[in-house]
Amino acid sequence: MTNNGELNIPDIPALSGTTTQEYVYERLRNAIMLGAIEPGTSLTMRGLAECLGLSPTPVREAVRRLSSEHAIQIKDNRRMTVPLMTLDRFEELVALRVAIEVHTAQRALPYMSDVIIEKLTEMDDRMDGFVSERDLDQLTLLNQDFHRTLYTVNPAQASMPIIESIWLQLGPFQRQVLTRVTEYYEIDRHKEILAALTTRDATALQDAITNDIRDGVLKSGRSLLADIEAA
Amino acid sequence: MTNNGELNIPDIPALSGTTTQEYVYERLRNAIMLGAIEPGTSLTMRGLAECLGLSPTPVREAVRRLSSEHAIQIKDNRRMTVPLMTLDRFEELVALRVAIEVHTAQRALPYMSDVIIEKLTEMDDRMDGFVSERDLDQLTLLNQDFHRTLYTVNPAQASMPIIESIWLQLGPFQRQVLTRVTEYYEIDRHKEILAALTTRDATALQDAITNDIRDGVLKSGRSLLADIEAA
DNA sequence: TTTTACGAATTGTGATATCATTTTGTAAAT
DNA sequence: ATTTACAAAATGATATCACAATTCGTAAAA
Repeated sequence: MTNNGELNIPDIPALSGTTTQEYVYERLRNAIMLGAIEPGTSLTMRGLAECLGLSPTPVREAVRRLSSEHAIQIKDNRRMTVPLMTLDRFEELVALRVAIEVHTAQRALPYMSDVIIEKLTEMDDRMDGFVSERDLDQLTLLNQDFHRTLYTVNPAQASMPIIESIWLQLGPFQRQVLTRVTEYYEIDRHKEILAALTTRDATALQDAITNDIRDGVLKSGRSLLADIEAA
Repeated sequence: MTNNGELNIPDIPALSGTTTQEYVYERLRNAIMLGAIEPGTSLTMRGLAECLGLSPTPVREAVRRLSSEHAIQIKDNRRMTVPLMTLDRFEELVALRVAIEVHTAQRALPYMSDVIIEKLTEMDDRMDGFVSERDLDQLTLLNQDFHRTLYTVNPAQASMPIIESIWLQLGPFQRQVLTRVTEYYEIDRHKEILAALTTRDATALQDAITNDIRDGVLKSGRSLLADIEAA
């Protein structure tokens, strides 16, 4: 076996009435997103299957879906890894996130209601709590929930799956950045987003979303990657 | 068995050195994109497997990848279909296409070279031929090649897979539209794109890409869907 | 003619078996 | 010490098997 011995995939509540394949997919996805699988670590189908106590069949299906989303890279030497980030790729992904999320927020704006704004405000308050507790997992998940709630007010929206896939590609690296950043101090751009939503101001919303994404970990990410790639 | 008897999945050249699963994926993808599988038709895993002369295992993996990309809808009654288009969804997908492709084109512009422009011009000329021959399959494929070639000049670009997935979601319906449109007359927006590339004019490029996508089948698509949903 | 009931056939899912290929561990040779 | 050689172990891929759940066809009942 490979180094799967050290592998620890956080468990998640077994969603009832669904398939094993779906469960594996969700669990691996969660693990990748939260950085529980260090990028670069060698994985094998059978290793994962054994680690999860399952046969290789559902594992392979889940892994292939994840590799279709570029969350897992299947190499030619019968190994798979969560891909390591590069500076160029990082810049592209962040720019893409801005483009798509701004577009999606604009399209959600006409469907915005006071009830939803209230709900978003509530989420933002809860996030403040996690920031002070330095609970990165809960912070990440709730931040995603905030954005997801905003975008899916538009019932016909088709971009949410795409946005999720970009989050998944950025997730592991963001986590690497966050754990290296001692001073985690986020200017709260969510307040700006909420203000723009309240006044139904499309331009202000565009700026707020852009700032929120860029502020996140762009600068720290850049400097970390510059260091890595200089070596 | 279901109505798989009438099912005809166009064959594609067997890509050597690859897996059966990958071959099935490419073949189904091609069939969906070109409208060979009528949206709404009931499909089963085993039916497809038998139709392709394979065991269900690689078929299931390919189908699941396609369903992750929303190209196939897995229903709860043990059937799958290529999803039918709705007006709302159509509007969303086209708007999303514009947003992402404009963004990607902008990011490709700095990498543009005369050699590539020459290659794109050549492709556009070949497309003119297919237009007059009314060869929809070749036209669709070459049009995609044109856009793909443009966007992938940026070597670090991360949006191509996303764009491909949107094409795949629009493909079946676009085909339905095209076959119903007797007068297929496309104002050649590619020439505008080429002009904008030559002068390295970002704003003109934005407009040209937008027009190209909107002109495609947006109006015909809208009216067809309005008719369908009125019934 | 329409509805209901029920057994046979079909289906999706996941575990297992098999096979060719690749990797890995070890020892001999340089 | 480093490289080379090679057998043993492990891996990915696909077909097949087993099973529970669902669908479908047919016939009885209304």
